[in-house]
Amino acid sequence: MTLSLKEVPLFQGLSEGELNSIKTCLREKSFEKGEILFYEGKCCERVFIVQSGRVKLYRTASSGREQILETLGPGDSCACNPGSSTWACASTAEAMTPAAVWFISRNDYVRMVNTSSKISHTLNRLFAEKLKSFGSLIEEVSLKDVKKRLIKFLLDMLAETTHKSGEESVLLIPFTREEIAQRIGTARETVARYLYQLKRAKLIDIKPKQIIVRNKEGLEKLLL
Amino acid sequence: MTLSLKEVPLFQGLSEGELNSIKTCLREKSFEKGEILFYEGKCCERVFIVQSGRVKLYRTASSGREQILETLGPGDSCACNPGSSTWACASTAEAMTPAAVWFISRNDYVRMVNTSSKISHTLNRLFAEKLKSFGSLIEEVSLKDVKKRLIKFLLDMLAETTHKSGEESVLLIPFTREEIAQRIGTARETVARYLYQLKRAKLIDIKPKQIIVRNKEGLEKLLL
DNA sequence: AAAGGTCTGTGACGAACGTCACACAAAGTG
DNA sequence: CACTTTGTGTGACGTTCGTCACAGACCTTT
Repeated sequence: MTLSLKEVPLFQGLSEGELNSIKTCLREKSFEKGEILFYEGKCCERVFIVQSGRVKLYRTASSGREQILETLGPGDSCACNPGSSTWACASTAEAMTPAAVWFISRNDYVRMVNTSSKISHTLNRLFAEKLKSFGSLIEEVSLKDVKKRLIKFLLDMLAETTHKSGEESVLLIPFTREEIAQRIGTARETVARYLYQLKRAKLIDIKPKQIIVRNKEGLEKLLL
Repeated sequence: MTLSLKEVPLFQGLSEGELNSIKTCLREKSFEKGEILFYEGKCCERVFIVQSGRVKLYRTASSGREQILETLGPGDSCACNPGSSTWACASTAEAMTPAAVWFISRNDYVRMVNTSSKISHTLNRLFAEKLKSFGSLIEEVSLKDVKKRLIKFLLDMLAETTHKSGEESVLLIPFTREEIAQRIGTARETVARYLYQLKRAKLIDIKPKQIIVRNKEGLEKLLL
């Protein structure tokens, strides 16, 4: 039930011995929904890996609006910078659901990355992947209108959690409208409006905790 | 005059011997202003390091509008992903000025990163820095209005190239309005308008190829 | 100097979308 | 079960900003 270290992408390919020595550096901690793991701008004294639940990393504007940079699920780690002199956190981390995480102190983390070239390479790959998805987010927020961003979001979610049921794809959305809005960079109301526009166009159906994609191809057409 | 390998951040801290063996992998190439180094989506067969000039990495929307993700100057490298299975370029690279670059083939690059743990660590740091600045760009484009983005851009440029002349800060802008617009995610005309608004507010002066910041503190106040 | 490009300012206009307002549904809590 | 809290839909409204249009300004090239 609990996540094994072997399943953590950051530790992929390590020997049992290495995993065991890593285990000694880990400390567990649980968070309620809405609790903050760390604040943007504060000195970042430790790194964490999500064991269960979901954590969002976001930035806040002076207006109060928030933009989610990424959300982390089981196995994902907050990719702090192992070599930087300034360890200010670039974003705020908040539990979206009740969540359990492993913490690693900054010193242990640095030592870990420096001693294991395997981890260093994995980290490079993870960073590069994040860089790519950040690049996509920049493109979307800057160049695409809200409707396209929303559709893209639905299709991305669909690709992650494929629960096919016949022709239709049932999509369990573990996010509120507010959270969707924060992810695609818009306002709560706008999400609701476009969602209903898509419903009227018979492309999706809306049920309490889920969205049913009736016509995936139809949605994809709207992205062009 | 030409950039030495020692000055390339990616190769920081390497021995002469290592630098020499790297040198054998490099091939030089020059580009005219406006020439494309590689296209978004195409398979990325090689990595490059800027020797001189300036290169922009950007994404294009179907509408034709472009968003610059980053610009690279002498010493900067295009941070491709050494471990990824899919090597599709995430952006288009275009020379903003006449530019000379070193190319490294994909295979040589992968070998280089895998054999040198020093390079691997440096790459981690560079990735992390880019991740941070990408995060900032996401925040800005999504949460801040154009005026603030423009002011932030001016102040950033100022921090990079400080040419003080008495009280005022003379800022040589090597970008056209169009390029500024592409960087901060807006339209050419909007940049011109806000620039003149700032001029009317006596915060800056506009001369043919330069912008003079008359009141840095005044600009910073407008960011809050 | 004329002629052609590229870069720039400015006006006018409309669409997209953020904000405020409220009503209602759902879900937790006593 | 009331009662509060949280999430949700929808209308009305105003602002921001992207687009189209055009006129100068500047820089090359002949």
